[in-house]
Parts: sequence; C-alpha cells; structure tokens
Amino acid sequence: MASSIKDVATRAGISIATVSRAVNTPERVSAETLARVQAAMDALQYRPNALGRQLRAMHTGLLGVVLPSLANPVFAECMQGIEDAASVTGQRVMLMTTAYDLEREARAIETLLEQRVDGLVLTVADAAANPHLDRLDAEHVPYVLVYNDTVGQPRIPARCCVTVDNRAAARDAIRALLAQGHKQIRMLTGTLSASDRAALRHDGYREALEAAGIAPQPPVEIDFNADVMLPAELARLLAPPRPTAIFCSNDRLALLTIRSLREMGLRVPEDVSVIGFDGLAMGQWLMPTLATVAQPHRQIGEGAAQALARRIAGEVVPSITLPHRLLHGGTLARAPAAPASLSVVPSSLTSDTQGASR
Amino acid sequence: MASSIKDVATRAGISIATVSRAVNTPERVSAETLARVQAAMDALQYRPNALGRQLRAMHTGLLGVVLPSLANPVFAECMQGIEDAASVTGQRVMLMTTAYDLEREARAIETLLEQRVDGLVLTVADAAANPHLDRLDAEHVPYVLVYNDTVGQPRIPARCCVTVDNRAAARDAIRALLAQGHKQIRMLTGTLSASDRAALRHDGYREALEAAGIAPQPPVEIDFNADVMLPAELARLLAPPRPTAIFCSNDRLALLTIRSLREMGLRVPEDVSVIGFDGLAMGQWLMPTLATVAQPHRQIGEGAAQALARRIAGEVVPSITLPHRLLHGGTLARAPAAPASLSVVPSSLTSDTQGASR
DNA sequence: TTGAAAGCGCTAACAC
DNA sequence: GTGTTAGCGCTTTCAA
Repeated sequence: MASSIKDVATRAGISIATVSRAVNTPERVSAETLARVQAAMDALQYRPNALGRQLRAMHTGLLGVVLPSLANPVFAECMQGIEDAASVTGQRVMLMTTAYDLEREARAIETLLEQRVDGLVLTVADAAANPHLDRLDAEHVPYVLVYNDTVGQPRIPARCCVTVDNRAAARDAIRALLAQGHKQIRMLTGTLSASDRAALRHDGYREALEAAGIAPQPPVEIDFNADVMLPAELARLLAPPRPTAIFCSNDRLALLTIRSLREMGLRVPEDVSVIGFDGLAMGQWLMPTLATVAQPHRQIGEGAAQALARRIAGEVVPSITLPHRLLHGGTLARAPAAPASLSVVPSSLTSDTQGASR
Repeated sequence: MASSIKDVATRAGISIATVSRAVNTPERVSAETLARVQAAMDALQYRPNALGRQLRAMHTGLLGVVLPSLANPVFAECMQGIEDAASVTGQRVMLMTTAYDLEREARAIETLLEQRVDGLVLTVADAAANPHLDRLDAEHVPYVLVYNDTVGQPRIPARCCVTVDNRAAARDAIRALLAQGHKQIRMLTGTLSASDRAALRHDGYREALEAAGIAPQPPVEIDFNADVMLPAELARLLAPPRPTAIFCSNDRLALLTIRSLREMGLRVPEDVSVIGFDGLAMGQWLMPTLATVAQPHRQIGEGAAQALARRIAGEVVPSITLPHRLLHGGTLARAPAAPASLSVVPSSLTSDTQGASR
C-alpha cells in the first residue's frame, strides 16, 4: 500500500497541510520542517497521488489523443510530436486509436472525457461531417484537429486544424511533374469520401492540371488498407492514355505502386515517374529516394499540443497551416519521349490473384 | 462546469448512493428510480468522473507505457498492440517516450506512478543493468518488458520479458545466408553496449558462423540514429575480406546499407546480399522486398498487455518468447562466384562528408 | 430498495 | 510558519 500525505505528516510529527506545502511551495515552510518532511517522505517512499490532486484541482494536465492508428508512421510521428510538446509543459498524454471507426471514436472520446483530460487532439475521417465534434463544440471541450483540413471550408465557428495546405501541396506535386515534361498524370488515392484531405489533394491535382490546359483523368481509388494492388486496379491505373507519371495521395500507396510497376517490368522513374505524399522518413532511406510532398508530422503534433494548451487556457486559437516541402526524389524524372510499351501482358496483371486475396 | 453525481441525485430527488448504484449495478435499483436517474443524467449530460472513482477504488485501470520513441515503427506497432489489447479489457493507456535517456526514463516512470497506473509496459536499453527496474521490483510495481531480452540471463527473480529469441533469430538469418553459399558475412549494428538485444543478435551471428567453421569478423558499430552512413563506416563494412552478405541488426540499418551500397555502384542482391531484422511492414512494400527476420510487433504489444494484466492480478507470469519469422526477401540471393570488384573508389567513399555532417 | 455517512489523497481558505 | 477543516466525486458499508 502506497503511503499518503497523512503517513508523512504523522511520521514528521506535523499536519498534512504542511506536508502539502513542503511539496508544492517549499519556500513557505521553515527549513527545519522541510528537512523533517523530506526525511519522512524518503523513509516512506512517498509519492504524491495525482488523482487526489487532480480531483481537488478540477483539472488534470492530461491531454487525450484520438488517432486512427499508430501502425501508420504518419500518426506515430505526429504522436511523438504531441508527446514531446506535452512533456515540455508537464502535460501527460492518453492515447486511444480508432481505426477510423465512428463507434470506437465515440468510445474513445467518452473514455478520455471521463478521465477528465483537459483537452483533446484528434484526427477524424471527415472533420466537416463528424457528429462527435459537434458534441465537443456543444460541451465546450477544448480540442484541436490534426491532418483534418477544414481551413478552406465555410464553417461557423471554424474548427482549429493543424495541417498543411493539402490542396496547394498537391498542386505543387503536379507542377513538379509538369515541369519535367509529363502530360499524362494519373492520380491514385484511397477512398476519397473517407478522408477530407484526400479529397483536397485531389482538388489540387485537378486544378494544377487544368491550369496547364490538361484534362485530368478520374482518380483511381483503392482500398485504404490494401497491401497489394489488385490487377484490375493496376490496369485502371495504367489504362490509356498511358500515364508517364503517377501522383499518389500518400507514400504508402506510392511504394505499393512502385513495386507493382516494377513487378510488371516497368522501370521507375525511367518509364513512369511516381510521387507520393507524406514524406515518411523511410522514403528517404530508399534507393532511389521517393519523390514526395513532405508534411512536418512532428511539428504538426507539437503545434497541436501547443494550440491545445492555449485553447485550454481559454484563448481562441485559429487554424495553423504548416509549410509542406517538395522532396524531389529519385522516383521522379523527365517524361520519356514515348511511353514504355508493354508488349506482353505481365503475369501480375493476370495471375497475381492469390497474393491479393486476403 | 461538468455535473456531478450530486447534481444528478438532486435533480432525480434521490440520494447519491442510489445514483451510483444506478450507474454501476442497475439491477439493484427499482425500474422506476432507474428511469428517473436516466432522465436526470441525460438532462444534465452527466459523465461519471473517473478520478473520483479511481481515488476511491485504489486502482485506475490505467497502464503506463514507457518506450524509446514512436518515430521507430517497431515501437509504434508494438504500442498499437498494447492499446488494442488494453481496450479489450477496458484498460486505458498512458504513454511516455524516453529516447533511451535514463533521466527521462526515471521521470516517465515517476509520473506514471504518480498517476497511479496499475502497471507498466516498458522497453529499456539494457534490462539487466537498469536502476529503475530494480526500484520497481523493490516497490512491487507490476511491470512487463517488451523487446528487452533477459531470458537467457541468470537473474533472480527473472524479469518478465515479451520478446523473440533474439539469438536464435540471428542464427536463422545467418544460416539463410550460409545456405545461399555466402562465406564472407559481415554484421552491421547499432552500439552494442546500448542494447541488450543487439548484443544477443551479435551472439547469434557469431555462433552460426562458428558452427559453420567460419571465423566471424568483428561487427561494424554505427550510431543508432544516423540516417546516413559515413564513408569511414562504409569502408569498414566492406573492408577485406570483402563480404558478399551483410546482416544488419535492424531494418532501418538494412535500408541504409542498401542505399549506400547502391550509391557506390554495388548491386543488391547481385553483388551483395543484405538481410535485416525487425520485419517492418514497409520492407515488404519495396522492390525488391527486404529479406529480414520479422518480429511480431503487434503480438508483442498484445502479449505484454495481457501478461501485465495477469501480473496486476497477482499472478507470477513467466517471460514469453514469441516466434520470429524469416522473410526470404529479394535482397537475399546466392553468393556471387567472385565478389564484385570496385575498380574506382566511389565518390561516396571520399566526398560525402557534407551529407553526413548533421 | 433506499439513504446517511465515512473516507480515498489532496489543496486551499482561514485562523492562529 | 503551521494547523484545522471543508470538499473535489465517487463507492461502499451499515441501517432502515
């Protein structure tokens, strides 16, 4: 049984109030008593009980974090940023993951609020249409969104998002492709309707192409969690007019694409250029390095924790748009004079069903 | 101000005891009062305060997690496993990261214990020589280690580790290399003294080679966090007798190695085979896929959470050794008849100091 | 089936 | 500089 303030008081032969002062405001305690308290605390291995303190104080110094999954390095890095920033100000962090499941999201928020976190950092599928956020607003719970991007959207009141400018970032990616002479640029994305930022990235894709006088092809949507590309999907991705470059809405998809292309005998970047989105550290360990639009995940997390701290303090905090950075990696090269021909239908287009059947 | 049990009681015209029962043991409350309590709770948006409950109950249902960093996908995945398992039993999870810093480790543990977590899951640099673990033992705090591997070590009492058999796993990696005709096999590792498991992997490397009648070369140690390989390190890695295969103590190092080799014109796996350790999901998205010894990170996390639950319940729980899995990826091929010659000293061996100077 | 009351560990207002 | 005491929100005896 852990010892309490009472035990310390008894042992030091003083009142609990003085022990409390010794712990929290030692300057208001005489040197002599302070020493006695110290001795007692050491002897008893006293460790203040945060629960008692928090119950009394009506706040906890706890931040609740609700993210889809740590298996995605994007969120893992962001979480690290949150933790870093929180630890600087002595806040602690409670994490719950949701796998984008609305019901788990609800439970997570509820649990965190029962624990009386001072505020929440969260990522949801679509921030403009999330019932839980409406409730948080109604209950005046301080919260900050990460990655969700409602900045351009008309909302009153606006939600505090810490994010990059997804649309502009996507435009930059496409422009980098255009600058290398690419005209046929296809987009590969996770389910558009399931992610506000994916939709925004698609907008950027369209805009950049249209500004260049090129008619964008419809994006190829594939299941967010797949770790193989189905033959049908690959076929759609390469359907005529054969693309010389592919813009993927995230790095994971980009890696998957590169692999699929190579398996069917296409060279990256000689035959097809590929650019991703996220800037996973890992992409830069590869050879060739992955061309991508890097998001400052760590800073997104840190920024969110800081913004949240201010919201908790009662400030009105606007959304924060952090700069993205185009990484001109080795998977991006000049467009080939003529698209590589696929004389033979590669095996992966016909027989790779077994690997894909999970 | 959030409403409390007292508010609900007042509004429902009953005592707080009955409200408490309505929440926790509704079967002991008459249907009629239950309805009244429900109505009051809804009207007041009542949310039970976990702090009060926990203070009273003398346990919290909180698990403390202490890990080096979530930027490392190994720990991120493990953390996801912990969270998954915890959420099944209604436990919640508080995370603190340490960057392997002993002082941060101490603070993290202290903070978590002040919050009265029921137990801890942690990874430390060297479990056999960690002062904090000794204190946890002395205070009878339930805890479980992940990745740390003291299984083979004589210790009384043994610490509960959830891990793979690092030594055997390394042996398997080397055997796979031997089976492909490799005779000159070098090992690349992070600082050996800083990691009990790296040391064990090195043991496995030595053993497997010696069993095959081959004298192992000393391992090449490089800074754990570097994201470029220094020319001097690369030179040591390739020093005669020129290796035809390289065993890296983790996947990150393996990726780095592959990149460095390719930059100097060596082909992987044609000239040099590379095998890693960890089984990062990402390694399988690459082309060629990374040969590696996969650890079941998710299950390690889940297993730890479950083991911890049992320790909290008072059981004595032995260490758990989870199976590793050899992934025979594309970066591993038959040894070349003669090692590739490096006629010219590649530029990366002489001039790449700028990239490395961070 | 319900209520009164004690107490979990702590802080802060107030009195000395 | 120190002590007394109320009370944060909750559960759980014990009585009724």
